[in-house]
Amino acid sequence: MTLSFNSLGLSEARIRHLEAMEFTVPTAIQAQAIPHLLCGRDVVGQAQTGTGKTAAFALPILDRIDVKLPAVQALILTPTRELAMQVGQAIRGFIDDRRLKVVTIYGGQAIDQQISRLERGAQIVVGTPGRVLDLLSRGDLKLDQLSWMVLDEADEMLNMGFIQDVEKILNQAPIERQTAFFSATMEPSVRKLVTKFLRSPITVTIEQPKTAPTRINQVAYMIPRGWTKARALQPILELEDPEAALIFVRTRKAAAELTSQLQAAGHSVDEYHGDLSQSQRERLLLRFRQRQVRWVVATDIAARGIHVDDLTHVINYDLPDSVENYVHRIGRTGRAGKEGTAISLVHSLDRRKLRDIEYHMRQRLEIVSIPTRAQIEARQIDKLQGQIREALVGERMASFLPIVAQLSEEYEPHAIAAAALQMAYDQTRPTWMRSNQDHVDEPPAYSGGGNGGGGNGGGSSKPKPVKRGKSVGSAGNQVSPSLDR
DNA sequence: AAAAAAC
Repeated sequence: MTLSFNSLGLSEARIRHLEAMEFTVPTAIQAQAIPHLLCGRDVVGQAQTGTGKTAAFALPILDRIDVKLPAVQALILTPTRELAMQVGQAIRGFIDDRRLKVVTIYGGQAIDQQISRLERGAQIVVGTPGRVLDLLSRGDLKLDQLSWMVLDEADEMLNMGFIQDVEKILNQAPIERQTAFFSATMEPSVRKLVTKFLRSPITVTIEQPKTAPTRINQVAYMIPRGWTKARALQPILELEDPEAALIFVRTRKAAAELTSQLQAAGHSVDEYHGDLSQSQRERLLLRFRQRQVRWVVATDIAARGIHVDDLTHVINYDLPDSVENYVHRIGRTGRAGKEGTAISLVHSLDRRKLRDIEYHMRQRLEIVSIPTRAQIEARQIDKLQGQIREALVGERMASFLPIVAQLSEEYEPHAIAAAALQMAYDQTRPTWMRSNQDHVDEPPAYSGGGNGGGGNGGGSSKPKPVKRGKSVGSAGNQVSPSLDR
């Protein structure tokens, strides 16, 4: 049976607004948490990443909030500034009443603007603990009218480093309030803390708590002994050729270093961590979301909640410190029903961590070894062939025919096509690979350029004729002879 | 031990 928002107890106006946004079917966490929240119960909500937890707590709050009362009635805390921004934006998207205001408050930004927005009267505040406490002590934020308190990424908020601030904030909120904790993960030791802050909470758990969405293809690359991760990463990136990837490292320093290395190799990549200024952080996220940067090297600042459309890969260059963070990191991909790939680089010293992850995920990771040059080239040629087939049936191809006509006065059509392919193939490889072979561990069989030769043996066959129009199936993995090993 | 979070 398919549930609708109608049966959850939300108001007609809310449902009409949701339908206008093309939200018609609630997710499991929404279907189960919303009725309890509407009844006034405290809730602990646990569901996989990317299953609409924000709406699960925001919709009932919006339904019950007093729009005529210009006082803060709901406070939502998040562990990072960008997450606060994102949650604030999401809630604004659910609002159709101009009287209702959401203010986002976090550090690293001018406080005056945030104060004046609060003064103009906001019913909902989303923020990070430090700045919330700051504004509370200045008296610019008052919680005396607070009815709802939500911890997003609750287990992280109850961790050392956050718990003290969170406790201070909770202590300044009225006892007569509704509290909700939401996260994809909830370690048993953390779960015990929950009873300290919630009153007879209902726990809503969707599916097996520790498992990741199945549409995420999880792979572990074993690093050969004596190899550095940096050396192993290069061929992996070449094979996967990720369109949009988040590469996780353990420290800020490592993020800066790996970014420089990848940039020097000609990749479109930038760094994201707490050493950057707030404006740098926000600008980077914007560029990443707009596809102006293909890859981002980040610390666990990006592990939780951050949403980037169609992220194709999450790469654990360093394995995370906790299994929980593994779940959150890989949850950045495979969102909204899309597929995603999660790659972990595993050194022999990391074997134990890998076992822990597999145990907690209740599933094995696919173990693969570092791709060879031949595998990389085969994959690249495969991709090129696919692109050619697409171009052959596309509309724009016709506009290039005059060029072919002109060139065929001097050259054979096959030669023209092959030269065009060579150009296209070179485009798929980073610049340093074409010119300077020093960095290559395993030199490519086909030594760059168009100087003919290069083939080290390998039964070189007669050039295959280039097919006109649609091809026959069997051409599958056939590699163009000049590129053959 | 590191990361995040206030000035």
